[in-house]
Amino acid sequence: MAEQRYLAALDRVLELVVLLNKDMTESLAKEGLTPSRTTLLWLLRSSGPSTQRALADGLGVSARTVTGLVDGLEATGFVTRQPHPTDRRALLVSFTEHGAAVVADMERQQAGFADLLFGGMSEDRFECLSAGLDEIVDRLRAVGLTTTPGEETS
Amino acid sequence: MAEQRYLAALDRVLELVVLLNKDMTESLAKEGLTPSRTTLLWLLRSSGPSTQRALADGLGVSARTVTGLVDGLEATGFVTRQPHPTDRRALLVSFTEHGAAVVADMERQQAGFADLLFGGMSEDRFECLSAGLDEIVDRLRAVGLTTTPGEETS
DNA sequence: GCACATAGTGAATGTGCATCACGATCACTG
DNA sequence: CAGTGATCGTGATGCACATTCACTATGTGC
Repeated sequence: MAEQRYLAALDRVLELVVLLNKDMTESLAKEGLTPSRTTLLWLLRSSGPSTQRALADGLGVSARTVTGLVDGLEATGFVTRQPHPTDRRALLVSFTEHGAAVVADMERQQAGFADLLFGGMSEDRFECLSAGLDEIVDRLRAVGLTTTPGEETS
Repeated sequence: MAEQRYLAALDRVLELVVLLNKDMTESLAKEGLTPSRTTLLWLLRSSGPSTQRALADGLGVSARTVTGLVDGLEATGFVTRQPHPTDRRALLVSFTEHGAAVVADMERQQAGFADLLFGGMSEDRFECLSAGLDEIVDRLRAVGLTTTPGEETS
């Protein structure tokens, strides 16, 4: 059923996965960040100041884990914990100036990376590649895979 | 410099990375395997019985890490350690019958997965997608990223 | 005002990975 | 045939992550 070229293409995709993971992880480490902490930072950027509970849900991870991640990020000066204005149980996690600067820089790096991957690619090639990626992602979603772990399907 | 659509495409790729990681990890877990242990199994399949040193180099991890991975795989009956025929320092890691069967099954699953991703895709679409992926991987390699961590470039 | 849910954390576990120190070998060289 | 140095695997440790369980301090609904 599965053809040879499909397997070859899958190999390519898998290799891409490995390569990307490696690159991101390494460049992150140079800023004194670990993958998980960075993911949290990234989420914080798109969510704005959040409670740890919200971060835990957004990351698809337990509350306890977030406590640890924020501990680290706080100790290294990326974020701060502040009392929640209305809920005295909760804490609001926000960027420090340094944290915000680093995240902004990461965004710039990401743009550069996108340029490295696709820059100067022929119009046709890019268009088709992009559409192909869309289709693959769609197919995965159709089978029940989601980026946000969230709820049970069973 | 980096255009909007490039960023969008990168997002798609990153999402694909996350999705793939998730799917593989989960289906692996059901067999009682972790990602690292599975990677070792996979390498072992293409290398044949190997010393732990060889596995460590192939995986790009420390020798100590392989000790731990093999410990786990041995305890759960996937592989066995046997004395090396000529080098009394070394140990040869080989599949048990069960281990070999599981890996063979994973290969079948992989084929099915490839079919899920690409099966029934229009000829043009697939051709172009495949070529695009090739180009991206090539570009990454050109910048110094390699699947086999191996040697220092600096 | 009381019962129950919720936010965050301490303690204990488990996995993956690394480095350092070591014992056992191998391999080469004088 | 030493003697030296590299190599194989592993014990001891330590760090990053992630989990579950137990517990405190708070919210909330009736």
